[in-house]
Amino acid sequence: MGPSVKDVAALAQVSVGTVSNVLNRPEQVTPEKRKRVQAAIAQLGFVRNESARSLRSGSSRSLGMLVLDVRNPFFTDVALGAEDVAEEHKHSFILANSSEDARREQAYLDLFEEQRVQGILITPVGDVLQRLEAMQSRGIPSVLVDRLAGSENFCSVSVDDVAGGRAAIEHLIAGGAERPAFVGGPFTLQQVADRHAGALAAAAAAGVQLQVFETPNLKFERGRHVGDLIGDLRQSRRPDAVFAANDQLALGLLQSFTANGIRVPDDVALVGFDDIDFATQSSIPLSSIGQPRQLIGERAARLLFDEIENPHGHEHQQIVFTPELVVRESSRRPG
Amino acid sequence: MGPSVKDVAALAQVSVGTVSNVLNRPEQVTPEKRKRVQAAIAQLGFVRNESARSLRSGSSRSLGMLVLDVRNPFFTDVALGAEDVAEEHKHSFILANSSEDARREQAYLDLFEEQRVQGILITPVGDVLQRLEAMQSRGIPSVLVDRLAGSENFCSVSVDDVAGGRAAIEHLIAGGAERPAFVGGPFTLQQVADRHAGALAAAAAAGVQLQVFETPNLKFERGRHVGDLIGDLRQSRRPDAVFAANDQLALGLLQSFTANGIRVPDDVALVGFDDIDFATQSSIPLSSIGQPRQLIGERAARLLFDEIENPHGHEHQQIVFTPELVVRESSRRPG
DNA sequence: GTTCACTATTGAATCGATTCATACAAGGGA
DNA sequence: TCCCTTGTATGAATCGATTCAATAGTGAAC
Repeated sequence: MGPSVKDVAALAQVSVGTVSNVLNRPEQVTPEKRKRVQAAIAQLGFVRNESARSLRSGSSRSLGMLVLDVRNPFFTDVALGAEDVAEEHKHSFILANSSEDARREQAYLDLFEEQRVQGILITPVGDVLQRLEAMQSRGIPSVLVDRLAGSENFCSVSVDDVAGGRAAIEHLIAGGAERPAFVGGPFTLQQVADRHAGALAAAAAAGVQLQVFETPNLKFERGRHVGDLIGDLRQSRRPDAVFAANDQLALGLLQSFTANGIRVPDDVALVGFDDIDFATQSSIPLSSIGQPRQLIGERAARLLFDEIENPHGHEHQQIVFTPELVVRESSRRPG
Repeated sequence: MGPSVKDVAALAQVSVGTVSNVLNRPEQVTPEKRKRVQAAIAQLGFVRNESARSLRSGSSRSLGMLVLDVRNPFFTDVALGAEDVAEEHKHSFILANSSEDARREQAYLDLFEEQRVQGILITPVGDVLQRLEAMQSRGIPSVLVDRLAGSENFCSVSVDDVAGGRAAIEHLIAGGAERPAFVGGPFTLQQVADRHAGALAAAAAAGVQLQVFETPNLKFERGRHVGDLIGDLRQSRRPDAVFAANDQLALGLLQSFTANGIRVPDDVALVGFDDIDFATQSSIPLSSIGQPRQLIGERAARLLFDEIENPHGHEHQQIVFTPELVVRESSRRPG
């Protein structure tokens, strides 16, 4: 097809070895020949064939990242952070989307293996740890993202959801809440269970009862639904503060409250989780527990490169970020 | 490193050619040998080396997609649609992000060339059409996404922004607006210019004056800023309906109006553009002009595969979708 | 029994960049 | 002058899957 190193070599009247040197170790080549080769490359429109390079070297200069859901801004932000690091290391970055489907997850892992990626960043869906260990032993390491590695065999970067839940409820109680509530589910999701556990602990420490509204998922509609339920409660039994397990839910609650004339934060204070962009942008800006999303991706990628570049000296680490409360209108109270 | 076809062939006691046949044309191999080879593959944990395959065949089974901004839900949705089609064709899908930076765009095109992707889906930032034509002539076709191909040399899939702008203003006027306004900018962005042109045409057709508030970008903060300006106007000069060039701006306007006690839609009706998820989810659900995002990606990918599979018979097409108005609370009026 | 048609299998050649042992040249020191 | 070092350049061998011309094997037809 296109021109190859041979063609370049012929035109520049040097050997293929010299062309390769110009491409990879230009300082080892006489300026004069270097110029000749570069001129030939430009003239022919030569583009290095990455397949040939990686066939010879045994691995492609690329990272694979497999996320649960590209439509979720959390993951795109994490990916952005990781991509920057990959670029620093002159690696290409393949972003794939398992859509929370274990079959797709397997298919993409197959693909990554065939492509001989140098390493993988993954938010696991199915039961893939064994497979990841096998791949690791074949020289393809991985780092778990947004999930604490149960095993000692991986690095992971995650967030302390218990601390986040605790901070939310402490903040609401400090603002005067006497009947706080938690909204979220299902509790089979580790994140939800942890956030709930933190909330419960904070309430208990303050000697306050925590109402719980369990939801089947974390979507907007569920939030609106629970908001309607709360709106129907007698004033005396109605929570005066709500911590929602994520911002989508919180926005649903907010929409319902607004529609039903329940004032936020005066009647009900509200805190979400994730601090997505739209938390700032809702008509009443939403307080939320923020996670350092880009930083999560960045640290994960750095850990991965550490393992890639130094497979034996490398020690697995579990990085756990503590999320931070961002206070906005929805929970700001005079008291 | 890992086992190769040779190792598999040795273990299964067949030739490498037969192993290759099992992998690529299993029906041409005797069931007995096929089983032996498959057993050997399983036993050795053989994984096909994609680099070797594509070196031999001259191209990798993959598509590249280069978007303006992965953080924008519009593009992730388009990407999702395209990815599905790529998966159908058993191609892998490399999603890259130019972040509206012409230098990054060039770098990723370099990468795609080196990887010998079979085709490219791109939302161009800089002045890349010439380069894309050159790549096309070297056998790597591309399809322009969200941008009408100026030249006849490409397929493109885009949206009729003029029609969208027209629909927005027609709807507002039909709802009783007498002093409609357009908010958006910069007009150097084709999309913005088109939406504005449509709005202007509709207003003229109805014999109504259109106020214009030009903004330096399409971000939330700008919307809030213009919202504050509008709030400061005397009642008699204040627009009674606003069409914002995208939903981010519209949400900014909405937040400002809410904060300043301007009722939506009673005092000011509001329509955005893009119909992002959060349009439904704001406290007052936002009317918006919706684009078939996944479908855009899907059609673009199909055009690309048509050109890949049939480079000579292929005829370039410009697909233009007409966007649709979705009416919600923010512009619903008794009249 | 010979020829023809057809299928299943083989293995050397191939893709293109990189590597590395080897060769060569130029200069410095003795 | 000879030897050694240092700096460059060379090109055959290599990575692993695929291809394809050649060959072996099978059975049908005459």
